[in-house]
Amino acid sequence: MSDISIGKLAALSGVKVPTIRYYETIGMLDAPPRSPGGQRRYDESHLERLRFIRHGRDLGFGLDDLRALQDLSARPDRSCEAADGIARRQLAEVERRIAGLEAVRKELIRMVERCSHGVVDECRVIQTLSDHALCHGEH
Amino acid sequence: MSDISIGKLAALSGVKVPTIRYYETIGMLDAPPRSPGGQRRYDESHLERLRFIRHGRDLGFGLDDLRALQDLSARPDRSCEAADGIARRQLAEVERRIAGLEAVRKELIRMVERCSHGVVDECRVIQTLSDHALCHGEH
DNA sequence: CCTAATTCCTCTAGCGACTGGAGGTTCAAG
DNA sequence: CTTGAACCTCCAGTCGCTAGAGGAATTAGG
Repeated sequence: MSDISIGKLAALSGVKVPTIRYYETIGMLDAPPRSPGGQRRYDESHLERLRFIRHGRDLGFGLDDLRALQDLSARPDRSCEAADGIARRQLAEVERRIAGLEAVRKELIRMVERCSHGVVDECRVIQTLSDHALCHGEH
Repeated sequence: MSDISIGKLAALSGVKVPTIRYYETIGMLDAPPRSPGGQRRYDESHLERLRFIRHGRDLGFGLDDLRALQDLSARPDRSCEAADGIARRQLAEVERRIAGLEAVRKELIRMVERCSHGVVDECRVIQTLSDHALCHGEH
């Protein structure tokens, strides 16, 4: 099952065509062989790699982290400490972001609930933005 | 309390100096008068506006939304429906992001907990990234 | 009043991770 | 063999900043 065109690879991986080419230019994905006319022809290994990247991106990993994880998976005999560390860092980062967004969410709810639906002059939304002192928590 | 230099304005507002200049170039903040030597001299109104922007940014609003909200606050007699709508949209977006990050968080916890701290070949972190089927939820 | 340190100026380029368009070529189905 | 879809490269734009070079203005101390 070789000879996959870039369009098919996109459909199989869920990664858009221009993004696949972008990954090639930045060295995230090996440049595949070309057809006689110069078009990219992928195989299963590219599909696998691309799915790895896609999955990692969905989990919020940066491309640099994925490069590192990729390199690690190519050395199956090494300790997985490094991989574990990257994942733990990512988890901490995600939790930090959730906490921040929760604070923001509370503040937005307060803003929206107190809006009197009158004129701008009495609008809580605008007032709250103008004066941080009206907020409860800090964000 | 006029004649605020850009550095003081930065200190007072919590917005960095290059960011203030950037806001001026994209029309988020009015260009202030200049000193004889050509340096920017701000006043209280700039500080107020900048705090408004900063607060809005902290709450995750885009600059376009803040421009719209700014325009609304300049017309205090208008209905605040538009402002309310923008805030509600932002709230919905924040809740969407939180939900996404919660799913990611669960998946990362599963990954990290199942890591056997052995070699890469048996590492759950790498395995999970390689094979989406090992995941519980969809993200 | 003079000097030295600090702050300010403009301009340009870069970040991350793509996304889109123009203008042209190749491929695959009928 | 024709036609239309998919492909190619190159360049520019997105968002919201951030950083650096190279030079001018300001301010605090002596």
